[in-house]
Amino acid sequence: MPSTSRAQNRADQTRAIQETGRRHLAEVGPAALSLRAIAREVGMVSSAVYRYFPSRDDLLTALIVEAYDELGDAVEAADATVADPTDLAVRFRAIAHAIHGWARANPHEYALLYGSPVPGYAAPDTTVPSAARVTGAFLRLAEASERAGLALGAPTSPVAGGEHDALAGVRAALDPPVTDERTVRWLMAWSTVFGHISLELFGHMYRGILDYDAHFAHVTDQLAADLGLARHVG
Amino acid sequence: MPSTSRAQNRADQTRAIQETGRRHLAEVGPAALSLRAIAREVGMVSSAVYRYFPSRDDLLTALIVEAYDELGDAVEAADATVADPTDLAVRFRAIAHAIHGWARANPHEYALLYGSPVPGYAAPDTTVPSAARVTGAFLRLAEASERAGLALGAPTSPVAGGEHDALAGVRAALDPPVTDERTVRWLMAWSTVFGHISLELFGHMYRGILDYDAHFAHVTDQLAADLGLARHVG
DNA sequence: CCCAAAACAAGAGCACTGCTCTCGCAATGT
DNA sequence: ACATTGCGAGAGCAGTGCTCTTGTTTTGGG
Repeated sequence: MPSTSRAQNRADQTRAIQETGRRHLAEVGPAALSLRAIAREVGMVSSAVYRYFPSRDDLLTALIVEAYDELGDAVEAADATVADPTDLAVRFRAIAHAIHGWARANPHEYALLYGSPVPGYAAPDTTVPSAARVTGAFLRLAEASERAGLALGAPTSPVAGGEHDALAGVRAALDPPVTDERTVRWLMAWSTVFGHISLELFGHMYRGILDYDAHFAHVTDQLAADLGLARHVG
Repeated sequence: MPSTSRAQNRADQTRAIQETGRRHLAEVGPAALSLRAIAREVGMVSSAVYRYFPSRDDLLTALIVEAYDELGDAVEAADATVADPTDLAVRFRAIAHAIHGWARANPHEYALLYGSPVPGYAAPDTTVPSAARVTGAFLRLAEASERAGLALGAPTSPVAGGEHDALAGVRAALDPPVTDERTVRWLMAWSTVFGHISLELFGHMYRGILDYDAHFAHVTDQLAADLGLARHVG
């Protein structure tokens, strides 16, 4: 009759390793993540860690899924707390600011998800469902704006045949179907949001933009207007 | 009377190391760049490399500057070959496609410049001038569009006081001055272009967008129209 | 022309990494 | 009660960035 059962102990140890890994990740970044250092802190010898995570990459995968889910939680929570769900502009801003806020608070995790891929590491399909939650939030808003019949706020050129085919992948994920022009605008908004955050976090706006939050807020407002979610002011 | 003088030999060796490093960088990425492996290939013992580059980070800096300059060359060359320099839409597309093409051809180098910062490495000021060439191409186009008095193609909300202050850094780099609204639109275009490339290269568009080039072309056309460089079609 | 000074290549060595293998011990379930 | 399995510890391999010493070669001034 051990104080902790074998299964319980395994769960505890796995969690301890992952938590310590998460802390190290936030401190030194993904490339410098050391299995030995984690083992030391958990109080194990390095080889024992391999009983729980077959390789460093498997630990990395677990951390990636954890980060995607945390960001997904933040995004979905922000979306859910909007008082009037029919106000798509507010929901869009809430989502964008949730991503921005989480990225600022967890820069290394953001870099792990949306920065350079770790060399020699290919994210397995396990990560896809968690990763899809964030993009899913955008897609659902796009569907809602289509359903509401909102007109795009910025003039948008018609989509030609080749580009129509290129969008087949996203189109399959949209129900009800969204017009190509609206799809393109939403993809652009997606690129703008993540591009902005990446440029900001990776230091390319340093000394150019003095107040990141003020500027990001303006950009999201502008995007919401371009998408037809809100009227352009002025 | 040596066949190669000491100074000549030093220059040759430095170049050989940097070239080999560049090749390794393209193969394994920045984080996995090994000084020892480079030394082996050049035919030196690892400690000898330190006579030419005091540390791995210094070699990395040299490679970063080289990459920024190569991208800068590509961008400026693309801009210069536009037949009619007053056609800002064509120039914008040329620049955007030059960046996109270079990034596709040199994904690891792009990741080094615009992906996650290498942990523990801080880019010295040496890299700034080379890095500024790319953003400078955007800024110069923004100035030209202001000078030409082009109206923005997409409705743009007026910039409030806080946001005006936030833009002080970019404003200082613009001569002649550009209106805040135009500046914001150009910053958004900048974010969209790099965001798009990063999302594409780092695998986030996989299976969503089937033809990257077709889609990117449409996006840049759209951006050019939003910026007022070209008429919206349709 | 000669010789001190500087530059250099090579090697050993330190502390670290991911990962494998073997060894014993302890919990498990039949 | 015992064979099976899970697990921690340790040694070891091949690799890393970087430092220090040792001996050699090139250089430039007296």
